Amino acid sequence: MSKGSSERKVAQVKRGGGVSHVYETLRNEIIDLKLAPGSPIDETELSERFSMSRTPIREALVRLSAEGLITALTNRTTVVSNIDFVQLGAFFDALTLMYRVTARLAAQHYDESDLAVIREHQASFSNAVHAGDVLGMIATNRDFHLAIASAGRNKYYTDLFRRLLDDGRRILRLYYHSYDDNLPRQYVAEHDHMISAMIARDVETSDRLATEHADQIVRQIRSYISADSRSTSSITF
Amino acid sequence: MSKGSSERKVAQVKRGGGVSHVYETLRNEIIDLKLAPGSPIDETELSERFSMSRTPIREALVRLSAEGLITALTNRTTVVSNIDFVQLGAFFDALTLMYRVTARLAAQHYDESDLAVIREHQASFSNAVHAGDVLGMIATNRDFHLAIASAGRNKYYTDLFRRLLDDGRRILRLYYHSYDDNLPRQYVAEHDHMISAMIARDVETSDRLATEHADQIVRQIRSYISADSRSTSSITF
DNA sequence: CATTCTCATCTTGTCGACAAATAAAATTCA
DNA sequence: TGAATTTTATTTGTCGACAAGATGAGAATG
Repeated sequence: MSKGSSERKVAQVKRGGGVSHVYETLRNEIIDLKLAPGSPIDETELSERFSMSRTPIREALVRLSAEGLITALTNRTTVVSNIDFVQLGAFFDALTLMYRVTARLAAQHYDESDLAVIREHQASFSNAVHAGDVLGMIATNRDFHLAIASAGRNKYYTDLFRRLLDDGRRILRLYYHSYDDNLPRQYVAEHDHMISAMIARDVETSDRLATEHADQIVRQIRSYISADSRSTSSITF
Repeated sequence: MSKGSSERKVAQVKRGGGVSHVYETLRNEIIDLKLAPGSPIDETELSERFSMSRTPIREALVRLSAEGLITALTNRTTVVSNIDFVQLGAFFDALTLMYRVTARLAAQHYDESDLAVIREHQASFSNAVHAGDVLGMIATNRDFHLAIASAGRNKYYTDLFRRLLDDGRRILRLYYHSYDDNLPRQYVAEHDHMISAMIARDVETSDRLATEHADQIVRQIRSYISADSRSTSSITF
Protein backbone atom coordinates (compact mmCIF):
# COMPACT_ATOMS: atom_id res chain seq x y z
CA MET A 1 0.00 0.00 0.00
CA SER A 2 2.63 2.46 1.02
CA LYS A 3 5.92 0.63 0.62
CA GLY A 4 5.51 0.15 -3.07
CA SER A 5 5.90 -2.94 -5.20
CA SER A 6 8.65 -4.86 -3.44
CA GLU A 7 6.50 -6.40 -0.71
CA ARG A 8 4.47 -9.14 -2.26
CA LYS A 9 3.00 -11.33 0.46
CA VAL A 10 5.16 -12.71 3.19
CA ALA A 11 3.43 -15.87 4.24
CA GLN A 12 1.41 -16.73 1.17
CA VAL A 13 1.59 -20.37 2.24
CA LYS A 14 -0.64 -21.90 -0.35
CA ARG A 15 -3.39 -20.85 -2.62
CA GLY A 16 -6.50 -21.43 -0.50
CA GLY A 17 -4.60 -22.27 2.64
CA GLY A 18 -4.93 -18.82 4.12
CA VAL A 19 -8.65 -19.20 4.60
CA SER A 20 -8.41 -22.22 6.87
CA HIS A 21 -5.63 -20.53 8.77
CA VAL A 22 -7.80 -17.53 9.52
CA TYR A 23 -10.72 -19.82 10.29
CA GLU A 24 -8.82 -21.94 12.78
CA THR A 25 -7.06 -19.02 14.38
CA LEU A 26 -10.28 -17.13 14.99
CA ARG A 27 -12.06 -20.30 16.03
CA ASN A 28 -9.48 -20.99 18.72
CA GLU A 29 -9.49 -17.41 19.89
CA ILE A 30 -13.25 -17.46 20.24
CA ILE A 31 -13.35 -20.78 22.05
CA ASP A 32 -10.48 -19.77 24.33
CA LEU A 33 -12.30 -16.51 25.01
CA LYS A 34 -9.42 -14.42 23.75
CA LEU A 35 -12.20 -12.83 21.77
CA ALA A 36 -14.87 -11.99 24.30
CA PRO A 37 -18.50 -12.82 23.55
CA GLY A 38 -20.22 -9.79 22.10
CA SER A 39 -17.02 -8.16 20.88
CA PRO A 40 -17.27 -6.82 17.33
CA ILE A 41 -15.36 -8.30 14.42
CA ASP A 42 -14.02 -5.87 11.85
CA GLU A 43 -13.25 -7.33 8.45
CA THR A 44 -10.84 -4.58 7.50
CA GLU A 45 -8.94 -4.97 10.72
CA LEU A 46 -8.57 -8.72 10.20
CA SER A 47 -7.59 -8.05 6.63
CA GLU A 48 -4.62 -6.01 7.84
CA ARG A 49 -3.75 -8.42 10.62
CA PHE A 50 -3.50 -11.46 8.36
CA SER A 51 -2.21 -9.33 5.48
CA MET A 52 -4.68 -10.62 2.95
CA SER A 53 -7.70 -9.29 1.14
CA ARG A 54 -11.13 -9.10 2.70
CA THR A 55 -12.46 -11.85 0.46
CA PRO A 56 -10.75 -14.83 2.16
CA ILE A 57 -11.39 -13.23 5.56
CA ARG A 58 -15.03 -13.05 4.66
CA GLU A 59 -15.09 -16.71 3.70
CA ALA A 60 -13.66 -17.71 7.07
CA LEU A 61 -16.27 -15.56 8.80
CA VAL A 62 -19.08 -17.23 6.88
CA ARG A 63 -17.82 -20.59 8.04
CA LEU A 64 -17.67 -19.44 11.64
CA SER A 65 -21.14 -18.00 11.28
CA ALA A 66 -22.47 -21.32 9.99
CA GLU A 67 -21.00 -22.93 13.08
CA GLY A 68 -22.76 -20.43 15.30
CA LEU A 69 -19.57 -19.05 16.80
CA ILE A 70 -20.20 -15.56 15.44
CA THR A 71 -23.43 -13.75 14.70
CA ALA A 72 -23.67 -11.74 11.50
CA LEU A 73 -26.18 -8.92 11.51
CA THR A 74 -26.81 -7.85 7.94
CA ASN A 75 -25.10 -4.60 6.99
CA ARG A 76 -24.13 -4.22 10.60
CA THR A 77 -21.00 -5.35 12.31
CA THR A 78 -20.71 -9.03 13.14
CA VAL A 79 -20.05 -9.99 16.74
CA VAL A 80 -18.76 -13.00 18.64
CA SER A 81 -21.75 -15.05 19.74
CA ASN A 82 -22.76 -14.91 23.35
CA ILE A 83 -22.66 -17.93 25.60
CA ASP A 84 -26.30 -18.81 25.88
CA PHE A 85 -26.98 -19.43 29.54
CA VAL A 86 -30.67 -19.81 28.85
CA GLN A 87 -29.93 -22.96 26.87
CA LEU A 88 -27.64 -24.33 29.56
CA GLY A 89 -30.09 -27.06 30.49
CA ALA A 90 -30.35 -28.13 26.88
CA PHE A 91 -26.59 -28.11 26.69
CA PHE A 92 -26.18 -30.42 29.68
CA ASP A 93 -28.88 -32.71 28.40
CA ALA A 94 -27.33 -33.10 24.98
CA LEU A 95 -23.82 -33.35 26.38
CA THR A 96 -24.77 -36.20 28.68
CA LEU A 97 -26.55 -38.05 25.93
CA MET A 98 -23.59 -37.73 23.58
CA TYR A 99 -21.19 -38.93 26.28
CA ARG A 100 -23.33 -42.03 26.66
CA VAL A 101 -24.01 -42.74 23.00
CA THR A 102 -20.43 -42.30 21.86
CA ALA A 103 -19.12 -44.47 24.69
CA ARG A 104 -21.56 -47.22 23.74
CA LEU A 105 -20.65 -47.09 20.07
CA ALA A 106 -16.92 -46.93 20.77
CA ALA A 107 -17.13 -50.12 22.80
CA GLN A 108 -18.78 -51.77 19.84
CA HIS A 109 -16.76 -50.45 16.94
CA TYR A 110 -13.30 -49.37 18.04
CA ASP A 111 -10.20 -50.90 16.49
CA GLU A 112 -6.52 -50.87 17.45
CA SER A 113 -5.70 -47.60 15.72
CA ASP A 114 -8.54 -45.88 17.56
CA LEU A 115 -7.23 -47.22 20.82
CA ALA A 116 -3.77 -45.86 20.15
CA VAL A 117 -5.12 -42.39 19.48
CA ILE A 118 -7.35 -42.47 22.53
CA ARG A 119 -4.47 -43.54 24.79
CA GLU A 120 -2.35 -40.78 23.35
CA HIS A 121 -4.91 -38.12 24.21
CA GLN A 122 -5.43 -39.61 27.63
CA ALA A 123 -1.68 -39.38 28.25
CA SER A 124 -1.71 -35.73 27.17
CA PHE A 125 -4.59 -35.06 29.50
CA SER A 126 -2.81 -36.80 32.35
CA ASN A 127 0.31 -34.72 31.72
CA ALA A 128 -1.69 -31.51 31.72
CA VAL A 129 -3.31 -32.49 35.02
CA HIS A 130 -0.01 -33.30 36.73
CA ALA A 131 1.53 -30.13 35.37
CA GLY A 132 -1.41 -28.13 36.67
CA ASP A 133 -1.96 -26.73 33.19
CA VAL A 134 -5.64 -25.85 33.33
CA LEU A 135 -5.92 -24.67 29.73
CA GLY A 136 -4.19 -27.82 28.59
CA MET A 137 -6.63 -29.91 30.60
CA ILE A 138 -9.62 -28.35 28.96
CA ALA A 139 -8.20 -28.81 25.48
CA THR A 140 -6.87 -32.35 25.90
CA ASN A 141 -10.02 -33.48 27.67
CA ARG A 142 -11.97 -32.38 24.64
CA ASP A 143 -9.61 -34.24 22.32
CA PHE A 144 -9.86 -37.40 24.40
CA HIS A 145 -13.63 -37.56 24.25
CA LEU A 146 -13.68 -36.63 20.60
CA ALA A 147 -11.33 -39.53 19.87
CA ILE A 148 -13.78 -41.87 21.58
CA ALA A 149 -16.56 -40.44 19.47
CA SER A 150 -14.52 -41.03 16.31
CA ALA A 151 -14.08 -44.66 17.31
CA GLY A 152 -17.86 -44.91 17.40
CA ARG A 153 -18.00 -44.40 13.63
CA ASN A 154 -21.03 -42.16 13.52
CA LYS A 155 -20.39 -38.79 11.94
CA TYR A 156 -23.70 -37.35 13.11
CA TYR A 157 -22.86 -37.96 16.75
CA THR A 158 -19.26 -36.94 16.28
CA ASP A 159 -20.22 -33.61 14.75
CA LEU A 160 -22.75 -32.77 17.43
CA PHE A 161 -20.35 -33.87 20.15
CA ARG A 162 -17.62 -31.64 18.78
CA ARG A 163 -19.94 -28.68 18.86
CA LEU A 164 -20.97 -29.48 22.42
CA LEU A 165 -17.41 -29.95 23.63
CA ASP A 166 -16.37 -26.66 22.07
CA ASP A 167 -19.26 -24.84 23.66
CA GLY A 168 -18.21 -26.51 26.89
CA ARG A 169 -14.68 -25.27 26.44
CA ARG A 170 -15.93 -21.71 26.29
CA ILE A 171 -17.95 -22.15 29.47
CA LEU A 172 -15.12 -23.86 31.32
CA ARG A 173 -12.76 -21.16 30.15
CA LEU A 174 -15.08 -18.62 31.72
CA TYR A 175 -14.83 -20.27 35.09
CA TYR A 176 -11.42 -21.85 34.98
CA HIS A 177 -10.08 -19.66 37.76
CA SER A 178 -12.15 -21.68 40.18
CA TYR A 179 -11.17 -24.99 38.63
CA ASP A 180 -10.88 -27.42 41.49
CA ASP A 181 -7.64 -29.21 42.19
CA ASN A 182 -8.72 -32.71 43.06
CA LEU A 183 -11.41 -33.20 40.44
CA PRO A 184 -9.05 -33.38 37.44
CA ARG A 185 -7.16 -36.28 39.03
CA GLN A 186 -10.45 -38.04 39.47
CA TYR A 187 -11.18 -37.44 35.80
CA VAL A 188 -7.94 -39.14 34.83
CA ALA A 189 -9.02 -42.23 36.75
CA GLU A 190 -12.50 -42.11 35.25
CA HIS A 191 -11.05 -41.89 31.78
CA ASP A 192 -8.95 -44.98 32.48
CA HIS A 193 -12.02 -46.85 33.62
CA MET A 194 -13.84 -45.85 30.46
CA ILE A 195 -10.96 -47.12 28.35
CA SER A 196 -10.97 -50.43 30.21
CA ALA A 197 -14.68 -50.91 29.70
CA MET A 198 -14.28 -50.09 26.02
CA ILE A 199 -11.48 -52.64 25.60
CA ALA A 200 -13.67 -55.23 27.28
CA ARG A 201 -16.35 -54.26 24.73
CA ASP A 202 -18.68 -53.89 27.66
CA VAL A 203 -21.37 -51.59 26.31
CA GLU A 204 -23.46 -51.31 29.46
CA THR A 205 -20.53 -50.54 31.73
CA SER A 206 -19.25 -48.01 29.23
CA ASP A 207 -22.67 -46.39 29.27
CA ARG A 208 -22.78 -46.30 33.06
CA LEU A 209 -19.30 -44.84 33.39
CA ALA A 210 -20.03 -42.23 30.73
CA THR A 211 -23.21 -41.24 32.54
CA GLU A 212 -21.37 -40.84 35.83
CA HIS A 213 -18.58 -38.91 34.14
CA ALA A 214 -21.08 -36.60 32.51
CA ASP A 215 -23.02 -36.08 35.72
CA GLN A 216 -19.79 -35.24 37.47
CA ILE A 217 -18.90 -32.60 34.90
CA VAL A 218 -22.39 -31.14 34.85
CA ARG A 219 -22.35 -30.91 38.63
CA GLN A 220 -18.97 -29.21 38.49
CA ILE A 221 -20.01 -26.59 35.99
CA ARG A 222 -23.29 -25.96 37.82
CA SER A 223 -21.45 -25.36 41.08
CA TYR A 224 -19.08 -22.96 39.38
CA ILE A 225 -21.91 -20.97 37.92
CA SER A 226 -23.94 -20.74 41.10
CA ALA A 227 -20.84 -19.87 43.11
CA ASP A 228 -19.57 -17.26 40.72
CA SER A 229 -20.98 -13.79 40.88
CA ARG A 230 -20.13 -13.21 37.27
CA SER A 231 -22.81 -15.63 36.19
CA THR A 232 -25.44 -12.91 36.21
CA SER A 233 -23.32 -10.15 34.79
CA SER A 234 -22.40 -12.36 31.86
CA ILE A 235 -25.97 -12.66 30.73
CA THR A 236 -25.89 -9.82 28.29
CA PHE A 237 -28.92 -8.34 26.51
CA MET B 1 -22.24 -6.22 -20.15
CA SER B 2 -23.30 -5.87 -23.75
CA LYS B 3 -26.56 -4.00 -23.63
CA GLY B 4 -25.00 -0.95 -22.10
CA SER B 5 -26.02 1.00 -19.05
CA SER B 6 -29.79 0.67 -18.99
CA GLU B 7 -29.98 -2.78 -17.42
CA ARG B 8 -29.00 -2.49 -13.84
CA LYS B 9 -30.11 -5.56 -11.98
CA VAL B 10 -33.58 -6.95 -12.42
CA ALA B 11 -34.27 -8.67 -9.13
CA GLN B 12 -31.88 -6.85 -6.82
CA VAL B 13 -34.28 -7.60 -3.98
CA LYS B 14 -32.23 -6.39 -1.10
CA ARG B 15 -28.63 -5.76 -0.29
CA GLY B 16 -27.54 -9.14 1.10
CA GLY B 17 -30.79 -10.92 0.30
CA GLY B 18 -29.47 -12.48 -2.85
CA VAL B 19 -27.10 -14.74 -0.95
CA SER B 20 -29.77 -16.48 1.06
CA HIS B 21 -31.88 -16.82 -2.06
CA VAL B 22 -29.10 -18.66 -3.85
CA TYR B 23 -28.40 -20.68 -0.73
CA GLU B 24 -31.97 -21.82 -0.27
CA THR B 25 -32.56 -22.46 -3.94
CA LEU B 26 -29.50 -24.64 -4.27
CA ARG B 27 -30.21 -26.31 -0.96
CA ASN B 28 -33.67 -27.34 -2.09
CA GLU B 29 -32.42 -28.50 -5.45
CA ILE B 30 -29.78 -30.66 -3.80
CA ILE B 31 -32.17 -32.16 -1.28
CA ASP B 32 -34.81 -32.75 -3.93
CA LEU B 33 -32.15 -34.38 -6.08
CA LYS B 34 -32.72 -31.93 -8.91
CA LEU B 35 -28.98 -31.64 -8.63
CA ALA B 36 -27.69 -35.19 -8.74
CA PRO B 37 -25.05 -36.30 -6.23
CA GLY B 38 -21.63 -36.01 -7.78
CA SER B 39 -22.66 -33.43 -10.34
CA PRO B 40 -20.24 -30.53 -10.62
CA ILE B 41 -21.10 -27.00 -9.56
CA ASP B 42 -19.75 -24.21 -11.71
CA GLU B 43 -19.54 -20.81 -10.05
CA THR B 44 -19.54 -18.90 -13.31
CA GLU B 45 -22.58 -20.76 -14.52
CA LEU B 46 -24.47 -19.99 -11.31
CA SER B 47 -23.28 -16.42 -11.57
CA GLU B 48 -25.04 -16.10 -14.92
CA ARG B 49 -28.11 -18.00 -13.81
CA PHE B 50 -28.80 -15.79 -10.80
CA SER B 51 -27.41 -12.74 -12.60
CA MET B 52 -25.09 -11.70 -9.85
CA SER B 53 -21.37 -11.65 -9.27
CA ARG B 54 -19.41 -14.71 -8.23
CA THR B 55 -18.80 -13.30 -4.77
CA PRO B 56 -22.29 -13.83 -3.31
CA ILE B 57 -22.53 -17.16 -5.14
CA ARG B 58 -19.33 -18.19 -3.47
CA GLU B 59 -20.68 -17.23 -0.06
CA ALA B 60 -23.73 -19.42 -0.56
CA LEU B 61 -21.50 -22.29 -1.63
CA VAL B 62 -19.36 -21.95 1.48
CA ARG B 63 -22.47 -22.22 3.58
CA LEU B 64 -23.63 -25.31 1.73
CA SER B 65 -20.17 -26.76 2.11
CA ALA B 66 -20.24 -26.18 5.86
CA GLU B 67 -23.50 -28.08 5.94
CA GLY B 68 -21.93 -30.96 4.07
CA LEU B 69 -24.31 -30.73 1.13
CA ILE B 70 -21.52 -29.99 -1.34
CA THR B 71 -17.89 -31.01 -1.31
CA ALA B 72 -15.28 -28.43 -2.26
CA LEU B 73 -12.00 -29.76 -3.58
CA THR B 74 -9.41 -26.99 -3.49
CA ASN B 75 -8.69 -25.46 -6.87
CA ARG B 76 -10.85 -28.15 -8.40
CA THR B 77 -14.50 -28.01 -9.17
CA THR B 78 -16.90 -28.48 -6.26
CA VAL B 79 -19.45 -31.25 -6.52
CA VAL B 80 -22.75 -32.15 -4.89
CA SER B 81 -22.02 -34.52 -2.02
CA ASN B 82 -22.84 -38.15 -2.49
CA ILE B 83 -25.37 -39.96 -0.41
CA ASP B 84 -23.18 -41.97 1.89
CA PHE B 85 -24.59 -45.48 1.93
CA VAL B 86 -21.69 -46.67 4.02
CA GLN B 87 -22.93 -44.48 6.86
CA LEU B 88 -26.50 -45.62 6.46
CA GLY B 89 -26.42 -47.57 9.71
CA ALA B 90 -25.15 -44.51 11.55
CA PHE B 91 -27.89 -42.50 9.90
CA PHE B 92 -30.65 -44.84 11.07
CA ASP B 93 -29.18 -44.98 14.55
CA ALA B 94 -29.03 -41.22 14.95
CA LEU B 95 -32.41 -40.71 13.32
CA THR B 96 -34.12 -43.10 15.71
CA LEU B 97 -32.45 -41.52 18.71
CA MET B 98 -33.51 -38.04 17.64
CA TYR B 99 -37.09 -39.17 17.04
CA ARG B 100 -37.17 -40.46 20.60
CA VAL B 101 -35.40 -37.60 22.31
CA THR B 102 -37.36 -34.85 20.60
CA ALA B 103 -40.66 -36.62 21.30
CA ARG B 104 -39.75 -36.91 24.97
CA LEU B 105 -38.76 -33.28 25.27
CA ALA B 106 -41.77 -32.04 23.34
CA ALA B 107 -44.09 -33.85 25.75
CA GLN B 108 -42.37 -32.02 28.59
CA HIS B 109 -41.96 -28.54 27.20
CA TYR B 110 -44.51 -27.83 24.48
CA ASP B 111 -46.91 -24.91 24.78
CA GLU B 112 -50.08 -23.95 22.93
CA SER B 113 -48.35 -22.14 20.10
CA ASP B 114 -46.17 -25.18 19.45
CA LEU B 115 -49.25 -27.36 19.33
CA ALA B 116 -50.88 -25.10 16.77
CA VAL B 117 -47.87 -25.27 14.48
CA ILE B 118 -47.57 -29.04 14.86
CA ARG B 119 -51.24 -29.55 14.03
CA GLU B 120 -50.87 -27.32 11.02
CA HIS B 121 -48.03 -29.41 9.62
CA GLN B 122 -49.86 -32.61 10.41
CA ALA B 123 -52.83 -31.30 8.43
CA SER B 124 -50.56 -30.48 5.50
CA PHE B 125 -49.07 -33.94 5.65
CA SER B 126 -52.51 -35.49 5.76
CA ASN B 127 -53.56 -33.46 2.73
CA ALA B 128 -50.50 -34.55 0.80
CA VAL B 129 -51.22 -38.18 1.63
CA HIS B 130 -54.82 -38.01 0.51
CA ALA B 131 -53.82 -36.16 -2.62
CA GLY B 132 -51.21 -38.80 -3.37
CA ASP B 133 -48.56 -36.08 -3.57
CA VAL B 134 -45.43 -38.04 -2.74
CA LEU B 135 -43.06 -35.08 -2.86
CA GLY B 136 -45.41 -33.14 -0.63
CA MET B 137 -45.51 -36.04 1.83
CA ILE B 138 -41.76 -36.13 2.14
CA ALA B 139 -41.53 -32.39 2.68
CA THR B 140 -44.44 -32.00 5.09
CA ASN B 141 -43.41 -35.06 7.07
CA ARG B 142 -40.08 -33.40 7.63
CA ASP B 143 -41.73 -30.18 8.73
CA PHE B 144 -44.01 -32.02 11.13
CA HIS B 145 -41.19 -33.74 12.97
CA LEU B 146 -39.10 -30.62 12.98
CA ALA B 147 -41.97 -28.75 14.63
CA ILE B 148 -42.02 -31.37 17.37
CA ALA B 149 -38.31 -30.94 17.81
CA SER B 150 -38.75 -27.17 18.13
CA ALA B 151 -41.29 -27.71 20.87
CA GLY B 152 -38.61 -29.65 22.73
CA ARG B 153 -36.59 -26.44 23.18
CA ASN B 154 -33.15 -27.90 22.59
CA LYS B 155 -31.30 -26.30 19.71
CA TYR B 156 -28.61 -28.98 19.66
CA TYR B 157 -31.14 -31.71 19.03
CA THR B 158 -33.14 -29.58 16.65
CA ASP B 159 -30.11 -28.79 14.51
CA LEU B 160 -28.98 -32.41 14.31
CA PHE B 161 -32.52 -33.58 13.62
CA ARG B 162 -32.89 -31.10 10.78
CA ARG B 163 -29.73 -32.39 9.21
CA LEU B 164 -30.90 -35.97 9.57
CA LEU B 165 -34.33 -35.27 8.16
CA ASP B 166 -32.82 -33.49 5.17
CA ASP B 167 -30.44 -36.35 4.49
CA GLY B 168 -33.48 -38.61 4.79
CA ARG B 169 -35.32 -36.49 2.25
CA ARG B 170 -32.56 -37.11 -0.26
CA ILE B 171 -32.67 -40.85 0.32
CA LEU B 172 -36.45 -41.02 0.16
CA ARG B 173 -36.38 -38.91 -2.97
CA LEU B 174 -34.08 -41.48 -4.49
CA TYR B 175 -36.58 -44.27 -3.88
CA TYR B 176 -39.85 -42.44 -3.97
CA HIS B 177 -41.00 -44.23 -7.11
CA SER B 178 -41.54 -47.31 -4.98
CA TYR B 179 -43.22 -45.36 -2.21
CA ASP B 180 -45.90 -47.64 -0.89
CA ASP B 181 -49.51 -46.58 -0.92
CA ASN B 182 -50.82 -47.80 2.41
CA LEU B 183 -47.86 -46.85 4.60
CA PRO B 184 -48.41 -43.08 4.42
CA ARG B 185 -51.94 -43.46 5.75
CA GLN B 186 -50.54 -45.42 8.63
CA TYR B 187 -48.07 -42.60 9.23
CA VAL B 188 -50.91 -40.12 9.52
CA ALA B 189 -52.45 -42.24 12.25
CA GLU B 190 -49.12 -42.64 14.02
CA HIS B 191 -48.59 -38.90 13.94
CA ASP B 192 -51.99 -38.40 15.56
CA HIS B 193 -51.10 -40.84 18.30
CA MET B 194 -47.85 -39.01 18.92
CA ILE B 195 -49.70 -35.72 19.23
CA SER B 196 -52.15 -37.24 21.70
CA ALA B 197 -49.36 -38.60 23.87
CA MET B 198 -47.66 -35.24 23.78
CA ILE B 199 -50.82 -33.42 24.86
CA ALA B 200 -51.17 -35.89 27.73
CA ARG B 201 -47.56 -35.00 28.60
CA ASP B 202 -46.91 -38.71 28.69
CA VAL B 203 -43.17 -38.93 28.14
CA GLU B 204 -42.85 -42.71 28.12
CA THR B 205 -45.67 -43.27 25.68
CA SER B 206 -44.29 -40.52 23.44
CA ASP B 207 -40.95 -42.28 23.52
CA ARG B 208 -42.48 -45.65 22.66
CA LEU B 209 -44.54 -44.26 19.79
CA ALA B 210 -41.55 -42.39 18.43
CA THR B 211 -39.46 -45.54 18.57
CA GLU B 212 -42.09 -47.51 16.69
CA HIS B 213 -42.50 -44.75 14.15
CA ALA B 214 -38.76 -44.61 13.59
CA ASP B 215 -38.47 -48.38 13.29
CA GLN B 216 -41.25 -48.34 10.75
CA ILE B 217 -39.50 -45.75 8.62
CA VAL B 218 -36.13 -47.45 8.89
CA ARG B 219 -37.72 -50.74 7.86
CA GLN B 220 -39.37 -49.01 4.92
CA ILE B 221 -36.18 -47.42 3.62
CA ARG B 222 -34.23 -50.63 4.13
CA SER B 223 -36.76 -52.60 2.10
CA TYR B 224 -36.62 -50.03 -0.68
CA ILE B 225 -32.86 -50.21 -0.85
CA SER B 226 -32.65 -53.97 -0.86
CA ALA B 227 -35.47 -54.23 -3.38
CA ASP B 228 -34.12 -51.61 -5.71
CA SER B 229 -31.45 -52.57 -8.17
CA ARG B 230 -30.19 -49.02 -8.26
CA SER B 231 -28.83 -49.34 -4.75
CA THR B 232 -25.53 -50.68 -5.96
CA SER B 233 -25.15 -48.54 -9.02
CA SER B 234 -25.77 -45.44 -6.94
CA ILE B 235 -22.75 -46.02 -4.78
CA THR B 236 -20.54 -43.65 -6.67
CA PHE B 237 -17.40 -41.80 -5.68
C1' DC C 1 1.61 -47.42 -31.21
C1' DA C 2 2.10 -46.10 -26.49
C1' DT C 3 3.95 -42.66 -23.35
C1' DT C 4 5.43 -38.42 -21.76
C1' DC C 5 5.93 -33.58 -22.16
C1' DT C 6 4.23 -29.07 -23.52
C1' DC C 7 0.93 -25.82 -24.15
C1' DA C 8 -3.66 -23.79 -24.34
C1' DT C 9 -7.89 -23.26 -21.91
C1' DC C 10 -10.81 -23.24 -18.18
C1' DT C 11 -12.05 -22.73 -13.23
C1' DT C 12 -11.03 -21.23 -8.96
C1' DG C 13 -8.82 -18.06 -5.39
C1' DT C 14 -7.57 -13.42 -4.44
C1' DC C 15 -7.44 -8.61 -5.04
C1' DG C 16 -8.64 -3.55 -5.20
C1' DA C 17 -12.41 -0.55 -5.92
C1' DC C 18 -17.03 1.17 -5.71
C1' DA C 19 -21.86 1.52 -3.94
C1' DA C 20 -25.35 0.87 -0.43
C1' DA C 21 -26.57 0.86 4.30
C1' DT C 22 -25.79 2.09 8.77
C1' DA C 23 -23.70 4.63 12.62
C1' DA C 24 -21.80 8.89 14.29
C1' DA C 25 -21.28 13.76 14.18
C1' DA C 26 -22.74 18.21 13.25
C1' DT C 27 -26.22 21.47 12.41
C1' DT C 28 -30.64 23.51 12.64
C1' DC C 29 -34.82 24.66 14.73
C1' DA C 30 -38.22 24.88 18.43
C1' DT D 1 -31.08 23.34 26.12
C1' DG D 2 -32.84 19.54 23.73
C1' DA D 3 -34.87 17.10 19.94
C1' DA D 4 -35.08 16.43 15.12
C1' DT D 5 -32.61 16.46 10.83
C1' DT D 6 -28.99 16.78 7.72
C1' DT D 7 -24.22 15.66 6.79
C1' DT D 8 -20.21 12.99 7.24
C1' DA D 9 -17.76 8.85 7.86
C1' DT D 10 -17.21 4.13 8.54
C1' DT D 11 -18.27 -0.63 7.40
C1' DT D 12 -20.38 -4.02 4.83
C1' DG D 13 -22.01 -6.14 0.23
C1' DT D 14 -21.03 -6.56 -4.54
C1' DC D 15 -18.49 -6.19 -8.66
C1' DG D 16 -15.05 -6.87 -12.50
C1' DA D 17 -10.44 -8.26 -13.26
C1' DC D 18 -6.28 -10.79 -12.79
C1' DA D 19 -3.25 -14.68 -11.37
C1' DA D 20 -2.43 -19.49 -9.76
C1' DG D 21 -3.50 -24.02 -10.31
C1' DA D 22 -5.66 -27.82 -12.85
C1' DT D 23 -7.61 -30.28 -16.80
C1' DG D 24 -7.24 -31.94 -21.32
C1' DA D 25 -5.57 -31.91 -26.14
C1' DG D 26 -1.95 -32.40 -29.11
C1' DA D 27 2.96 -32.78 -30.28
C1' DA D 28 7.19 -35.04 -29.65
C1' DT D 29 9.82 -39.00 -28.50
C1' DG D 30 10.82 -43.70 -27.58
